Amino acid sequence: MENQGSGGLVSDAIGAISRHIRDNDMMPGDRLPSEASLSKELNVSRTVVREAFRSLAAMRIIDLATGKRAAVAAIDPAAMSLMIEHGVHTDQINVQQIYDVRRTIETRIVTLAAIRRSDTEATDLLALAQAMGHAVDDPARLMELDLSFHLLLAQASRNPVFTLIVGAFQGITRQTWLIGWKSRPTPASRALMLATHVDIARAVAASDPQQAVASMSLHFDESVRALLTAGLS
Amino acid sequence: MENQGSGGLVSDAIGAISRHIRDNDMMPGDRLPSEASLSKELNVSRTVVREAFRSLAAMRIIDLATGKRAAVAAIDPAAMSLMIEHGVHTDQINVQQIYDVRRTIETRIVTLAAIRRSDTEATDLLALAQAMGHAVDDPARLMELDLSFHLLLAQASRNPVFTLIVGAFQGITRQTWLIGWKSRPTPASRALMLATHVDIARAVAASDPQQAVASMSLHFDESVRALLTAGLS
DNA sequence: GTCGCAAACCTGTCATACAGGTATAGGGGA
DNA sequence: TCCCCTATACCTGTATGACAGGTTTGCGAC
Repeated sequence: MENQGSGGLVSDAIGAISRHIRDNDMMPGDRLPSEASLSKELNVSRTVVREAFRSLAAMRIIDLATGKRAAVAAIDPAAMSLMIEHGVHTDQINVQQIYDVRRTIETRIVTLAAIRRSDTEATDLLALAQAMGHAVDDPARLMELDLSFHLLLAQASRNPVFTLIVGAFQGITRQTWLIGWKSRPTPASRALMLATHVDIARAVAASDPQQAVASMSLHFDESVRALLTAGLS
Repeated sequence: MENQGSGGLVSDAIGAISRHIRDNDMMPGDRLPSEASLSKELNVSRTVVREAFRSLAAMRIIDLATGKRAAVAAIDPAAMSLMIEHGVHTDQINVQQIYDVRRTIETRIVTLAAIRRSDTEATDLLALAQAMGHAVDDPARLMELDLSFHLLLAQASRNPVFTLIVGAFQGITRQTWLIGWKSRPTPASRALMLATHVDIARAVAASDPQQAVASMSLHFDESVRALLTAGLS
């Protein structure tokens, strides 16, 4: 039935499955046909359908699980995160460039968050910032709290695309965060970094976008300075 | 040899191949081992290696081609573009949210471009903006010129992450651009949209970041208004 | 009507086979 | 000696069949 898509049978199958999702207005959680039935419908072997499924799963467009049928997936930054990591490891992207993008994005995020945050988010944000202060001696935990803080901030912006992009940077951040932390060796420099997070949380809680932007700006000035000190190209 | 990765043999293989790329400092264009040799090295069937390859290829981390060995890929927004399209089609993202992100990103891009653009880019940008003026009666061509304009602008920012993100939005933009265009029915509204692009190009060519930001801001005000007129949620 | 179990279904992995594209070594010609 | 060209070995794309193990479903017993 299908035979036009030039890119090979697997590409065609990927297209057909994507179209199937779109044309049937499938929503996250909805289940796709089985490999066998798709293979019959598209006149290709199960091998081809499986490779198409794997491709879509790699992009987090569908979820695969043993025994269960493939399901439409919710948006997820994991795949983007891997792509960014790959770009950095192959010297196509450097960490400073990521920080410039993060600063741009998160400056907007913090403005939106100050306006649109829920009360729960305001509370949680403050709690995270304060928990960071109690984890100064546990860098691994501190890093995760930092990541959660920025992710929650993104969620408070009420724009899932911002959340997606912030999430996409978390993979590479996990691999470089410690370098930045080590380049803040004095208690004073570390306290400054922690205080900045509290300032951001307070400004968001106070629904004060301008103060929030100012604090976020300080945060990135300080982070980029730490990165440069560490010599991270 | 490997047996710990819980997520199944294919996930393990993906991890092993990624690690192989990283540990050997492979650069875009470098070729990976053949499926057969990897399958022997990892003690899995060729099926598993192939599915791992397909997954990495879906994320544009490697390139596959018939007969040739897999190669490390250059960074490419195509995969992200598909993910964004999926998010929109499944109502997890709406077009206005994308425009808010684009405005944020492109405001920064235009600042950087005004500072860092090469002379060739300045010339090409102006040429594109003017070509748009000559394509008013050919929406499909006009759209492609518009997309190229914004992509070239991103390249002129000298930050590949911005280029990547702008590229990631092009897929969904191709599917919604015409709607926005149709909601600018009068010659005056259309002329305004075209003039704005020329203004941006001129400001970048003049290395005037402030004027460039002002024009870009106008461009997005106008675009979002058009989108709202069209009722795009 | 509900609980539990067995059968049907589905995915994960393997082995094998073959068609067709790619790369390479080695021979033939200049 | 050097270059071109071809035969061959290598590699990927696709198909088929098989089986282990997880999941769903429907039937039967209580």
